[in-house]
Amino acid sequence: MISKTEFIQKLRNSSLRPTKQRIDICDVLFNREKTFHFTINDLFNLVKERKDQKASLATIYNTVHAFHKKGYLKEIPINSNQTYFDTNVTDHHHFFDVKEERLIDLKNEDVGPIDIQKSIPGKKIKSVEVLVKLED
Amino acid sequence: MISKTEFIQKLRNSSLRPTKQRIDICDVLFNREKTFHFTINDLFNLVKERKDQKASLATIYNTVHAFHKKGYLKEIPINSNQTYFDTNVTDHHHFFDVKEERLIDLKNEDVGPIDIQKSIPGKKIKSVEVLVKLED
DNA sequence: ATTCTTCTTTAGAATAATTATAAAAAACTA
DNA sequence: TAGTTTTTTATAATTATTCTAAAGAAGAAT
Ligand SMILES: [Mn+2]
Ligand SMILES: [Mn+2]
Ligand SMILES: [Zn+2]
Ligand SMILES: [Zn+2]
Repeated sequence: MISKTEFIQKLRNSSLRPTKQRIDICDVLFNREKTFHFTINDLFNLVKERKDQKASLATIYNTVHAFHKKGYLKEIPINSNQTYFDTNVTDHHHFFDVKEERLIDLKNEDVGPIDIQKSIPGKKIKSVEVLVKLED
Repeated sequence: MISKTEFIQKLRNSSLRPTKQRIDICDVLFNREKTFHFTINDLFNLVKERKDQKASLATIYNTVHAFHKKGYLKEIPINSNQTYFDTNVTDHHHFFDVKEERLIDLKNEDVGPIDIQKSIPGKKIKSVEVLVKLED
């Protein structure tokens, strides 16, 4: 359970002013047991449900991108019309349940080591991500 | 070099009427040495450049989705605002050059075999795809 | 060939996600 | 407190994609 004060600290350290909206968004995003995969709309609705505070859709977009830029959120490429974000910013892989449109974390040990035996001159590898699509 | 007649045959066999537009799109897409990664807009412009024939944007969308449904094109999930398609419909992986926004095929032998050591009850694996992001 | 039926193309409207704008509000500084 | 900067917000704009419905083309039947 991360306290409000801790969020304020973290925001300040990131040169982001600790506004009510941002603190609330932090609480929704980071006070969780498990990693959280969400779309902008998911987050908007979760924040809206809380009686104490609301944030406009624009603020959700702004904040998610601010957090993403600071490295507190990760963007997940899935074949969908909406962008997914992930509170787990470590390098890891995913199941994607196509029917339920749901992302599930795969630990690195659930997927063997992947070594890429090809290289492109002048380019280096930034990330290696596996997406495993699931069907019924 | 695939002939017009062959495209007509293939379209007919797929219960798609061989229209001028579709034949032209086939020519742009499938008369290539290498696999072709493209967005709807890329294709629209390539077809437009040809003096002999033009196709509306709506037709490009319609045709790409018809071909996709028939299994002649593959959709590639990358973190972008546009959907990418691929004329290589076999199971394979990709490099994605983030700066140049370009996809490059990886052969299966360029990536070791990937075995997923986790399963979700009631679900089976549909596909396993690796996306390797490249930076300078 | 002529007519009929079905499919396809197309322009333009509609939708949906995202980004931009700019004024009011909140946070910070002096 | 007053001044400065950042943030929020409503709203407009943009962009990719899908929908609609009328005109055109293709195929089948006559
Ligand atoms: Mn994850
Ligand atoms: Mn490919
Ligand atoms: Zn972002
Ligand atoms: Zn499709």
